[in-house]
Amino acid sequence: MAGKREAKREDLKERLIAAAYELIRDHGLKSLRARDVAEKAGCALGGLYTVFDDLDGLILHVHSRTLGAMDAALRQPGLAGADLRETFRHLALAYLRFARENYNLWSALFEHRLPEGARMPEWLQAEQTFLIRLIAEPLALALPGASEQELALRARTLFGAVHGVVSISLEDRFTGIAADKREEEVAMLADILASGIVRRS
Amino acid sequence: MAGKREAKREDLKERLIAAAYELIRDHGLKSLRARDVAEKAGCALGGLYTVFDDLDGLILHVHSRTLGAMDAALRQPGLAGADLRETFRHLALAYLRFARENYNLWSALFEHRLPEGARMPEWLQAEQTFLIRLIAEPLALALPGASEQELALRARTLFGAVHGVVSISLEDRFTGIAADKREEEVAMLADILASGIVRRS
DNA sequence: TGTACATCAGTGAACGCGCGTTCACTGATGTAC
DNA sequence: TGTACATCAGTGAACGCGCGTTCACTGATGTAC
Repeated sequence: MAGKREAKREDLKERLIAAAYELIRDHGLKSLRARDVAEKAGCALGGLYTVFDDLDGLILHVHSRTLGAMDAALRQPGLAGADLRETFRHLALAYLRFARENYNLWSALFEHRLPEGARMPEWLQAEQTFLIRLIAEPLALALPGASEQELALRARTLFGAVHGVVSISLEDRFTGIAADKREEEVAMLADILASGIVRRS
Repeated sequence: MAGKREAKREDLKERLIAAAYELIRDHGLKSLRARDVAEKAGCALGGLYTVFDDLDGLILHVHSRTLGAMDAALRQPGLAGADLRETFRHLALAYLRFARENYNLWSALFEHRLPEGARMPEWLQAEQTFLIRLIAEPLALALPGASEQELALRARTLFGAVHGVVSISLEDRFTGIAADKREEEVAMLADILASGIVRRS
Protein backbone atom coordinates (compact mmCIF):
# COMPACT_ATOMS: atom_id res chain seq x y z
CA MET A 1 0.00 0.00 0.00
CA ALA A 2 3.06 2.20 -0.30
CA GLY A 3 2.54 5.38 -2.37
CA LYS A 4 -0.78 6.30 -0.90
CA ARG A 5 0.75 9.40 0.60
CA GLU A 6 2.18 10.40 -2.73
CA ALA A 7 -1.11 9.77 -4.47
CA LYS A 8 -3.01 11.93 -1.99
CA ARG A 9 -0.44 14.64 -2.39
CA GLU A 10 -0.75 14.56 -6.17
CA ASP A 11 -4.49 14.64 -5.83
CA LEU A 12 -4.36 17.66 -3.55
CA LYS A 13 -1.95 19.43 -5.86
CA GLU A 14 -4.27 18.83 -8.78
CA ARG A 15 -7.28 20.09 -6.83
CA LEU A 16 -5.40 23.21 -5.78
CA ILE A 17 -4.30 24.04 -9.31
CA ALA A 18 -7.77 23.36 -10.69
CA ALA A 19 -9.34 25.53 -8.00
CA ALA A 20 -6.94 28.42 -8.61
CA TYR A 21 -7.40 28.07 -12.37
CA GLU A 22 -11.15 28.38 -12.04
CA LEU A 23 -10.98 31.23 -9.56
CA ILE A 24 -8.65 33.22 -11.79
CA ARG A 25 -10.73 32.37 -14.85
CA ASP A 26 -13.92 33.54 -13.17
CA HIS A 27 -12.75 36.44 -11.03
CA GLY A 28 -9.30 37.47 -12.21
CA LEU A 29 -5.86 37.22 -10.70
CA LYS A 30 -6.16 40.33 -8.59
CA SER A 31 -8.85 38.89 -6.37
CA LEU A 32 -7.27 35.47 -5.94
CA ARG A 33 -6.93 34.65 -2.24
CA ALA A 34 -5.22 31.67 -0.67
CA ARG A 35 -8.30 31.09 1.51
CA ASP A 36 -10.62 30.81 -1.46
CA VAL A 37 -8.32 28.43 -3.27
CA ALA A 38 -8.09 26.15 -0.23
CA GLU A 39 -11.82 26.21 0.33
CA LYS A 40 -12.56 25.44 -3.32
CA ALA A 41 -9.97 22.66 -3.32
CA GLY A 42 -11.51 21.21 -0.17
CA CYS A 43 -8.48 21.48 2.10
CA ALA A 44 -7.42 23.65 5.00
CA LEU A 45 -5.60 26.90 4.39
CA GLY A 46 -2.31 25.43 5.57
CA GLY A 47 -2.64 22.55 3.13
CA LEU A 48 -1.77 24.85 0.28
CA TYR A 49 1.61 25.47 1.87
CA THR A 50 2.42 21.79 2.15
CA VAL A 51 2.25 21.55 -1.65
CA PHE A 52 3.54 24.96 -2.77
CA ASP A 53 6.11 27.27 -1.23
CA ASP A 54 3.76 30.19 -1.56
CA LEU A 55 0.82 31.48 -3.54
CA ASP A 56 3.06 32.52 -6.41
CA GLY A 57 4.18 28.94 -6.83
CA LEU A 58 0.58 27.91 -7.33
CA ILE A 59 -0.06 30.75 -9.75
CA LEU A 60 2.87 29.63 -11.90
CA HIS A 61 1.20 26.26 -12.27
CA VAL A 62 -1.99 27.97 -13.36
CA HIS A 63 0.05 29.86 -15.95
CA SER A 64 1.36 26.55 -17.17
CA ARG A 65 -2.17 25.28 -17.63
CA THR A 66 -3.16 28.47 -19.43
CA LEU A 67 -0.21 28.13 -21.78
CA GLY A 68 -1.27 24.57 -22.49
CA ALA A 69 -4.76 25.71 -23.40
CA MET A 70 -3.32 28.45 -25.57
CA ASP A 71 -1.07 26.01 -27.34
CA ALA A 72 -4.06 23.80 -28.13
CA ALA A 73 -6.04 26.78 -29.35
CA LEU A 74 -3.35 28.04 -31.72
CA ARG A 75 -2.41 24.70 -33.14
CA GLN A 76 -4.39 23.86 -36.22
CA PRO A 77 -4.08 20.68 -38.22
CA GLY A 78 -3.87 20.93 -41.96
CA LEU A 79 -2.23 24.31 -42.04
CA ALA A 80 1.09 22.82 -43.02
CA GLY A 81 0.79 23.67 -46.70
CA ALA A 82 -0.59 27.18 -46.19
CA ASP A 83 1.39 30.22 -47.15
CA LEU A 84 2.79 32.62 -44.57
CA ARG A 85 -0.04 35.11 -44.79
CA GLU A 86 -2.62 32.47 -44.18
CA THR A 87 -0.65 31.02 -41.30
CA PHE A 88 -0.05 34.39 -39.65
CA ARG A 89 -3.65 35.33 -40.08
CA HIS A 90 -4.75 32.11 -38.45
CA LEU A 91 -2.33 32.47 -35.56
CA ALA A 92 -3.15 36.11 -34.92
CA LEU A 93 -6.89 35.57 -35.00
CA ALA A 94 -6.65 32.46 -32.84
CA TYR A 95 -4.56 34.41 -30.35
CA LEU A 96 -7.12 37.21 -30.27
CA ARG A 97 -9.95 34.77 -29.75
CA PHE A 98 -8.14 32.86 -27.06
CA ALA A 99 -7.35 36.08 -25.23
CA ARG A 100 -10.92 37.27 -25.50
CA GLU A 101 -12.48 34.00 -24.42
CA ASN A 102 -10.03 33.44 -21.58
CA TYR A 103 -9.47 37.03 -20.71
CA ASN A 104 -8.72 36.65 -17.01
CA LEU A 105 -6.39 33.70 -17.47
CA TRP A 106 -4.63 35.32 -20.38
CA SER A 107 -4.13 38.65 -18.66
CA ALA A 108 -2.94 36.90 -15.49
CA LEU A 109 0.00 35.71 -17.59
CA PHE A 110 1.10 39.31 -18.12
CA GLU A 111 -0.18 41.03 -14.98
CA HIS A 112 1.45 38.64 -12.58
CA ARG A 113 4.72 39.89 -11.16
CA LEU A 114 7.01 37.74 -9.13
CA PRO A 115 8.41 39.32 -5.97
CA GLU A 116 11.47 41.52 -6.28
CA GLY A 117 14.31 39.71 -7.95
CA ALA A 118 12.62 36.34 -8.45
CA ARG A 119 12.97 34.97 -11.97
CA MET A 120 10.37 32.93 -13.77
CA PRO A 121 11.40 29.30 -13.30
CA GLU A 122 13.10 27.49 -16.16
CA TRP A 123 10.36 24.94 -16.63
CA LEU A 124 7.77 27.66 -17.23
CA GLN A 125 10.04 29.62 -19.54
CA ALA A 126 10.48 26.45 -21.55
CA GLU A 127 6.72 26.05 -21.82
CA GLN A 128 6.40 29.53 -23.25
CA THR A 129 8.64 28.82 -26.18
CA PHE A 130 5.89 27.04 -28.09
CA LEU A 131 4.54 30.47 -28.98
CA ILE A 132 7.77 31.52 -30.59
CA ARG A 133 8.16 28.19 -32.32
CA LEU A 134 4.66 28.42 -33.72
CA ILE A 135 5.73 31.59 -35.48
CA ALA A 136 9.33 30.70 -36.25
CA GLU A 137 8.52 27.45 -38.03
CA PRO A 138 6.39 28.84 -40.85
CA LEU A 139 8.78 31.77 -40.96
CA ALA A 140 11.66 29.41 -41.63
CA LEU A 141 9.94 28.17 -44.78
CA ALA A 142 9.44 31.70 -46.04
CA LEU A 143 12.94 32.84 -45.15
CA PRO A 144 15.17 29.88 -46.04
CA GLY A 145 18.34 31.89 -45.55
CA ALA A 146 17.70 33.00 -41.99
CA SER A 147 19.52 31.53 -39.01
CA GLU A 148 17.74 30.08 -35.98
CA GLN A 149 18.71 33.17 -34.05
CA GLU A 150 17.29 35.54 -36.61
CA LEU A 151 14.10 33.54 -36.89
CA ALA A 152 13.59 33.53 -33.13
CA LEU A 153 14.22 37.23 -32.87
CA ARG A 154 11.89 38.01 -35.72
CA ALA A 155 9.25 35.71 -34.26
CA ARG A 156 9.43 37.56 -30.96
CA THR A 157 8.93 40.86 -32.70
CA LEU A 158 5.96 39.53 -34.63
CA PHE A 159 4.45 38.07 -31.49
CA GLY A 160 4.96 41.37 -29.69
CA ALA A 161 3.18 43.30 -32.42
CA VAL A 162 0.14 41.05 -32.44
CA HIS A 163 0.09 40.77 -28.67
CA GLY A 164 0.17 44.55 -28.38
CA VAL A 165 -2.79 45.05 -30.65
CA VAL A 166 -4.74 42.32 -28.89
CA SER A 167 -3.96 43.87 -25.49
CA ILE A 168 -4.87 47.38 -26.48
CA SER A 169 -7.96 46.08 -28.13
CA LEU A 170 -9.23 44.02 -25.21
CA GLU A 171 -8.20 46.20 -22.31
CA ASP A 172 -9.87 49.30 -23.67
CA ARG A 173 -8.26 51.30 -20.88
CA PHE A 174 -5.75 52.99 -23.09
CA THR A 175 -7.44 54.17 -26.25
CA GLY A 176 -9.25 50.91 -26.90
CA ILE A 177 -10.39 49.48 -30.20
CA ALA A 178 -14.08 48.97 -30.91
CA ALA A 179 -15.09 45.36 -30.39
CA ASP A 180 -16.59 44.81 -33.82
CA LYS A 181 -13.41 45.95 -35.59
CA ARG A 182 -10.99 43.84 -33.58
CA GLU A 183 -10.80 40.80 -35.81
CA GLU A 184 -10.55 42.92 -38.91
CA GLU A 185 -7.69 44.97 -37.52
CA VAL A 186 -5.79 41.96 -36.25
CA ALA A 187 -6.20 40.17 -39.55
CA MET A 188 -4.98 43.25 -41.38
CA LEU A 189 -1.95 43.48 -39.15
CA ALA A 190 -1.15 39.81 -39.73
CA ASP A 191 -1.34 40.35 -43.49
CA ILE A 192 0.91 43.38 -43.37
CA LEU A 193 3.44 41.60 -41.21
CA ALA A 194 3.52 38.49 -43.36
CA SER A 195 3.94 40.47 -46.58
CA GLY A 196 6.44 42.86 -45.04
CA ILE A 197 8.63 40.16 -43.58
CA VAL A 198 8.85 38.29 -46.85
CA ARG A 199 9.47 41.39 -48.95
CA ARG A 200 12.33 42.45 -46.70
CA SER A 201 14.18 39.18 -46.95
CA MET B 1 -4.32 89.11 0.87
CA ALA B 2 -7.12 86.90 -0.35
CA GLY B 3 -6.00 83.85 -2.31
CA LYS B 4 -3.18 82.87 -0.02
CA ARG B 5 -5.04 79.72 0.93
CA GLU B 6 -5.53 78.81 -2.67
CA ALA B 7 -1.88 79.51 -3.46
CA LYS B 8 -0.68 77.29 -0.62
CA ARG B 9 -3.01 74.59 -1.76
CA GLU B 10 -1.71 74.77 -5.31
CA ASP B 11 1.81 74.68 -4.02
CA LEU B 12 1.11 71.60 -1.91
CA LYS B 13 -0.58 69.89 -4.84
CA GLU B 14 2.42 70.59 -7.02
CA ARG B 15 4.83 69.27 -4.39
CA LEU B 16 2.78 66.12 -3.96
CA ILE B 17 2.65 65.40 -7.67
CA ALA B 18 6.35 66.11 -8.07
CA ALA B 19 7.17 63.85 -5.13
CA ALA B 20 5.03 61.00 -6.45
CA TYR B 21 6.47 61.46 -9.93
CA GLU B 22 10.00 61.13 -8.64
CA LEU B 23 9.20 58.20 -6.38
CA ILE B 24 7.55 56.29 -9.21
CA ARG B 25 10.37 57.24 -11.57
CA ASP B 26 13.00 56.00 -9.14
CA HIS B 27 11.32 53.04 -7.49
CA GLY B 28 8.30 52.06 -9.57
CA LEU B 29 4.58 52.27 -9.03
CA LYS B 30 4.32 49.09 -7.02
CA SER B 31 6.32 50.45 -4.12
CA LEU B 32 4.68 53.86 -4.01
CA ARG B 33 3.37 54.56 -0.50
CA ALA B 34 1.30 57.50 0.66
CA ARG B 35 3.68 58.00 3.59
CA ASP B 36 6.71 58.38 1.35
CA VAL B 37 4.96 60.82 -0.93
CA ALA B 38 3.91 63.01 2.00
CA GLU B 39 7.36 62.93 3.52
CA LYS B 40 9.03 63.82 0.25
CA ALA B 41 6.51 66.59 -0.38
CA GLY B 42 7.15 67.95 3.12
CA CYS B 43 3.64 67.61 4.49
CA ALA B 44 1.86 65.35 6.93
CA LEU B 45 0.29 62.12 5.78
CA GLY B 46 -3.20 63.54 6.09
CA GLY B 47 -2.28 66.52 3.92
CA LEU B 48 -2.33 64.30 0.87
CA TYR B 49 -6.00 63.62 1.48
CA THR B 50 -6.89 67.30 1.65
CA VAL B 51 -5.72 67.64 -1.96
CA PHE B 52 -6.64 64.28 -3.48
CA ASP B 53 -9.52 61.93 -2.76
CA ASP B 54 -7.13 59.03 -2.54
CA LEU B 55 -3.76 57.80 -3.72
CA ASP B 56 -5.17 56.85 -7.10
CA GLY B 57 -6.17 60.45 -7.69
CA LEU B 58 -2.58 61.47 -7.19
CA ILE B 59 -1.29 58.72 -9.44
CA LEU B 60 -3.55 59.90 -12.24
CA HIS B 61 -1.86 63.29 -12.05
CA VAL B 62 1.52 61.60 -12.31
CA HIS B 63 0.25 59.81 -15.41
CA SER B 64 -0.70 63.16 -16.83
CA ARG B 65 2.80 64.44 -16.30
CA THR B 66 4.26 61.30 -17.87
CA LEU B 67 2.05 61.72 -20.91
CA GLY B 68 3.23 65.30 -21.20
CA ALA B 69 6.84 64.18 -21.17
CA MET B 70 6.07 61.51 -23.73
CA ASP B 71 4.35 64.02 -25.97
CA ALA B 72 7.42 66.24 -25.85
CA ALA B 73 9.70 63.28 -26.59
CA LEU B 74 7.72 62.11 -29.63
CA ARG B 75 7.18 65.50 -31.15
CA GLN B 76 9.92 66.43 -33.56
CA PRO B 77 10.14 69.70 -35.44
CA GLY B 78 10.95 69.59 -39.12
CA LEU B 79 9.42 66.24 -39.75
CA ALA B 80 6.45 67.75 -41.53
CA GLY B 81 7.70 66.99 -45.00
CA ALA B 82 8.94 63.48 -44.27
CA ASP B 83 7.30 60.47 -45.83
CA LEU B 84 5.28 58.00 -43.82
CA ARG B 85 8.09 55.52 -43.36
CA GLU B 86 10.40 58.12 -41.98
CA THR B 87 7.71 59.47 -39.67
CA PHE B 88 6.73 56.05 -38.38
CA ARG B 89 10.31 55.11 -37.85
CA HIS B 90 10.92 58.29 -35.88
CA LEU B 91 7.81 57.82 -33.75
CA ALA B 92 8.45 54.16 -33.04
CA LEU B 93 12.07 54.69 -32.08
CA ALA B 94 11.24 57.74 -29.98
CA TYR B 95 8.57 55.70 -28.21
CA LEU B 96 11.03 52.90 -27.54
CA ARG B 97 13.61 55.32 -26.19
CA PHE B 98 11.13 57.14 -24.03
CA ALA B 99 9.89 53.86 -22.58
CA ARG B 100 13.42 52.67 -21.92
CA GLU B 101 14.61 55.90 -20.35
CA ASN B 102 11.48 56.37 -18.28
CA TYR B 103 10.71 52.75 -17.70
CA ASN B 104 9.02 53.03 -14.32
CA LEU B 105 6.88 56.00 -15.28
CA TRP B 106 5.98 54.47 -18.60
CA SER B 107 5.04 51.10 -17.19
CA ALA B 108 3.05 52.75 -14.39
CA LEU B 109 0.76 54.01 -17.15
CA PHE B 110 -0.12 50.44 -18.07
CA GLU B 111 0.26 48.62 -14.77
CA HIS B 112 -1.96 50.91 -12.81
CA ARG B 113 -5.48 49.65 -12.37
CA LEU B 114 -8.24 51.73 -10.95
CA PRO B 115 -10.42 50.04 -8.33
CA GLU B 116 -13.28 47.89 -9.55
CA GLY B 117 -15.59 49.75 -11.83
CA ALA B 118 -13.84 53.13 -11.74
CA ARG B 119 -13.25 54.63 -15.18
CA MET B 120 -10.26 56.69 -16.15
CA PRO B 121 -11.40 60.32 -15.86
CA GLU B 122 -12.30 62.22 -19.01
CA TRP B 123 -9.53 64.76 -18.66
CA LEU B 124 -6.87 62.06 -18.64
CA GLN B 125 -8.42 60.18 -21.54
CA ALA B 126 -8.32 63.43 -23.48
CA GLU B 127 -4.64 63.82 -22.74
CA GLN B 128 -3.92 60.38 -24.15
CA THR B 129 -5.31 61.21 -27.53
CA PHE B 130 -2.16 63.04 -28.57
CA LEU B 131 -0.59 59.65 -29.18
CA ILE B 132 -3.27 58.65 -31.64
CA ARG B 133 -3.19 62.06 -33.29
CA LEU B 134 0.56 61.86 -33.71
CA ILE B 135 0.03 58.73 -35.80
CA ALA B 136 -3.26 59.65 -37.46
CA GLU B 137 -2.01 62.97 -38.87
CA PRO B 138 0.81 61.66 -41.05
CA LEU B 139 -1.43 58.73 -41.89
CA ALA B 140 -4.07 61.13 -43.23
CA LEU B 141 -1.57 62.47 -45.75
CA ALA B 142 -0.71 58.98 -46.93
CA LEU B 143 -4.32 57.83 -47.07
CA PRO B 144 -6.26 60.79 -48.42
CA GLY B 145 -9.44 58.80 -48.88
CA ALA B 146 -9.76 57.57 -45.31
CA SER B 147 -12.33 58.97 -42.88
CA GLU B 148 -11.44 60.32 -39.44
CA GLN B 149 -12.88 57.14 -37.96
CA GLU B 150 -10.80 54.87 -40.12
CA LEU B 151 -7.65 56.86 -39.46
CA ALA B 152 -8.18 56.77 -35.71
CA LEU B 153 -8.84 53.04 -35.75
CA ARG B 154 -5.80 52.35 -37.88
CA ALA B 155 -3.66 54.60 -35.70
CA ARG B 156 -4.72 52.64 -32.64
CA THR B 157 -3.75 49.40 -34.29
CA LEU B 158 -0.38 50.77 -35.30
CA PHE B 159 0.23 52.13 -31.83
CA GLY B 160 -0.74 48.75 -30.35
CA ALA B 161 1.73 46.92 -32.57
CA VAL B 162 4.65 49.15 -31.68
CA HIS B 163 3.69 49.31 -28.04
CA GLY B 164 3.54 45.52 -27.92
CA VAL B 165 7.01 45.08 -29.32
CA VAL B 166 8.39 47.74 -27.00
CA SER B 167 6.72 46.09 -24.00
CA ILE B 168 7.90 42.63 -24.82
CA SER B 169 11.32 43.96 -25.53
CA LEU B 170 11.74 45.92 -22.31
CA GLU B 171 9.96 43.64 -19.87
CA ASP B 172 11.94 40.58 -20.85
CA ARG B 173 9.65 38.50 -18.66
CA PHE B 174 7.84 36.87 -21.50
CA THR B 175 10.30 35.79 -24.13
CA GLY B 176 12.19 39.09 -24.18
CA ILE B 177 14.19 40.61 -26.98
CA ALA B 178 17.91 41.14 -26.64
CA ALA B 179 18.73 44.73 -25.76
CA ASP B 180 21.10 45.35 -28.65
CA LYS B 181 18.55 44.31 -31.24
CA ARG B 182 15.67 46.36 -29.90
CA GLU B 183 16.06 49.46 -31.99
CA GLU B 184 16.68 47.46 -35.12
CA GLU B 185 13.56 45.37 -34.60
CA VAL B 186 11.37 48.35 -33.79
CA ALA B 187 12.65 50.24 -36.82
CA MET B 188 11.99 47.25 -39.00
CA LEU B 189 8.47 46.94 -37.65
CA ALA B 190 7.83 50.63 -38.32
CA ASP B 191 9.01 50.23 -41.90
CA ILE B 192 6.86 47.20 -42.48
CA LEU B 193 3.82 48.91 -41.02
CA ALA B 194 4.30 52.09 -43.01
CA SER B 195 4.77 50.22 -46.28
CA GLY B 196 1.98 47.79 -45.55
CA ILE B 197 -0.55 50.44 -44.64
CA VAL B 198 0.10 52.42 -47.80
CA ARG B 199 0.09 49.41 -50.07
CA ARG B 200 -3.27 48.29 -48.72
CA SER B 201 -5.04 51.58 -49.35
C1' DT C 1 -2.51 -10.92 9.57
C1' DG C 2 -1.99 -8.15 13.78
C1' DT C 3 -0.01 -4.92 17.15
C1' DA C 4 2.94 -0.96 18.59
C1' DC C 5 5.29 2.74 17.37
C1' DA C 6 7.04 6.49 14.13
C1' DT C 7 6.33 9.70 10.69
C1' DC C 8 4.49 13.37 8.37
C1' DA C 9 0.52 15.31 5.48
C1' DG C 10 -2.94 18.14 6.63
C1' DT C 11 -5.48 21.28 10.05
C1' DG C 12 -7.14 25.94 11.17
C1' DA C 13 -6.65 29.41 14.68
C1' DA C 14 -3.61 32.93 15.35
C1' DC C 15 0.08 35.90 13.92
C1' DG C 16 2.00 39.87 11.74
C1' DC C 17 2.44 43.50 9.00
C1' DG C 18 1.87 46.70 5.44
C1' DC C 19 -0.39 50.56 4.48
C1' DG C 20 -4.50 53.42 2.93
C1' DT C 21 -7.52 56.24 5.22
C1' DT C 22 -9.68 58.78 9.09
C1' DC C 23 -10.52 62.27 12.57
C1' DA C 24 -10.12 65.11 16.66
C1' DC C 25 -7.24 68.77 17.09
C1' DT C 26 -4.54 73.41 16.11
C1' DG C 27 -2.75 77.22 14.14
C1' DA C 28 -2.68 80.01 10.03
C1' DT C 29 -5.72 82.67 6.93
C1' DG C 30 -9.90 85.24 6.14
C1' DT C 31 -13.87 88.27 7.56
C1' DA C 32 -16.46 91.78 10.11
C1' DC C 33 -16.54 95.93 12.27
C1' DT D 1 -4.66 99.78 10.81
C1' DG D 2 -6.27 96.95 14.67
C1' DT D 3 -9.01 93.60 17.30
C1' DA D 4 -12.15 89.57 17.87
C1' DC D 5 -14.02 85.87 15.98
C1' DA D 6 -14.76 82.19 12.31
C1' DT D 7 -13.12 79.07 9.12
C1' DC D 8 -10.67 75.49 7.29
C1' DA D 9 -6.05 73.65 5.51
C1' DG D 10 -2.97 70.81 7.48
C1' DT D 11 -1.41 67.58 11.36
C1' DG D 12 -0.05 62.89 12.70
C1' DA D 13 -1.40 59.30 15.89
C1' DA D 14 -4.51 55.76 15.62
C1' DC D 15 -7.65 52.82 13.18
C1' DG D 16 -8.90 48.94 10.46
C1' DC D 17 -8.62 45.41 7.54
C1' DG D 18 -7.12 42.32 4.16
C1' DC D 19 -4.65 38.48 3.69
C1' DG D 20 -0.25 35.64 3.18
C1' DT D 21 2.05 32.73 6.10
C1' DT D 22 3.11 30.06 10.33
C1' DC D 23 2.98 26.47 13.79
C1' DA D 24 1.50 23.51 17.57
C1' DC D 25 -1.40 19.88 17.08
C1' DT D 26 -3.76 15.31 15.28
C1' DG D 27 -5.00 11.58 12.79
C1' DA D 28 -3.99 8.91 8.75
C1' DT D 29 -0.26 6.29 6.48
C1' DG D 30 3.97 3.69 6.75
C1' DT D 31 7.36 0.52 9.12
C1' DA D 32 9.12 -3.12 12.20
C1' DC D 33 8.56 -7.30 14.19
